[in-house]
Amino acid sequence: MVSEELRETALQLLAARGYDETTVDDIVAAAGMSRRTFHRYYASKEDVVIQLLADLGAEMRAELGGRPESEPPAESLRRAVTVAINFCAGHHDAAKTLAVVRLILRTPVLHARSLERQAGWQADLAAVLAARLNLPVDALYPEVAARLAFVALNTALERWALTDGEADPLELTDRAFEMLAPALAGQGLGEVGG
Amino acid sequence: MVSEELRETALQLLAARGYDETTVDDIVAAAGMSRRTFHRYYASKEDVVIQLLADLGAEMRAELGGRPESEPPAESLRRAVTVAINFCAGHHDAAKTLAVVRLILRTPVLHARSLERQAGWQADLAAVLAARLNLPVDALYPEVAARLAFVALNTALERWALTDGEADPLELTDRAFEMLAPALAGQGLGEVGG
DNA sequence: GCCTCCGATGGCACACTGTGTCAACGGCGT
DNA sequence: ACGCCGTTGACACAGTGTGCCATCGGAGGC
Repeated sequence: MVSEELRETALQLLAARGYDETTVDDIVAAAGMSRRTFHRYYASKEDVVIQLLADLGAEMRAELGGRPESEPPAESLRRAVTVAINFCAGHHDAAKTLAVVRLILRTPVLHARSLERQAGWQADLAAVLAARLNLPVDALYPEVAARLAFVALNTALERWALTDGEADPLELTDRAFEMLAPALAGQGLGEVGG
Repeated sequence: MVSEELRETALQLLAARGYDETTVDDIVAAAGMSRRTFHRYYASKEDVVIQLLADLGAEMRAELGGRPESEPPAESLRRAVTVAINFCAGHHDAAKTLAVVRLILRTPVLHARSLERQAGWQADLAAVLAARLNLPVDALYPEVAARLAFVALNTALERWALTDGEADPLELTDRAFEMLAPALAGQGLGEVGG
């Protein structure tokens, strides 16, 4: 597949030379293709990296939506985050994913983009929660709870990347969720939940 | 001041026509200057908007650092976030700031950039907390707690912008912090605090 | 008063990104 | 063999951001 070879070449060069120091022309030259072809598969240089996480949001949303309604939101959210962690750290080749995560975290443009992606996913999760629990429209709980899930996710992922994959991301996630549990259990100070 | 006139013209055009639909050439033409001069004051089109929040991080950091060490972290963080809220909603002309916040939230590039800025501030606050409480090096509390502050801030700001400034951002912040209080009080499940 | 120095500005050229348009190539079935 | 169609590459263009240099104008020294 052309897009895969392009992505492979890109990731290798970006990780080796650094993001800003690598031009799209460098990438397509190394892959033996034209810049026009590159942009047929990837909207921008950022996209080659960010698109790797494309399905992550949908998977988290699906996991959250698939959890039983009777389950406490804290547990449903923890499962959704676990899906993300497994996607990153357990999927196929953890070392490769680690390299990508580190590239994103150390490259401001990529970090910015990935955070914005997360903001979209967070809104999705909040919508699922809001539909499940029927709270007053002005309740902050769904939005805050969804954000807390990403607090746990990002804390775990950053620590994982910072320790070169030494720390166990699932254990980190669980520790973070233990800490957040009381806030997630509150459901906005006595408002009625599902 | 040249930079101020440039910024004023830019904000007006960006808010009116939209970010992507406005070129730097449009801005400098409206301000009667050259593109070269624009880039002497602002590194990029994003910068004209994002630079408005430049001092926010430092102010939050200063407020947090200035709180008494004996104060519970939850309260210190709430004060730091209050500084940010007042900066946005109470500073001078709330309507103008509201327009900027809305512009940022509805423009992906700007939203991404502002989130990345926040990530930096969050790390700063976490460092302050880590220095204050002496926890084990692998403790997640400082990092998580600092993130929670921004969860509250963003939830309040987005709700504020979404309601066209109707909702009181300070009240929203307090409600969010009430919800997060139990997690912030925990200090990582029995680890010793300052 | 004139000259020099210096900061601010503008013009130009350049590298890079991203998009639209079109021509060329190559497999495929008829 | 022919035409069809999807893939590719070539070119041109708009937009961004930077380096370099010429220019202008004011402040201060002579």
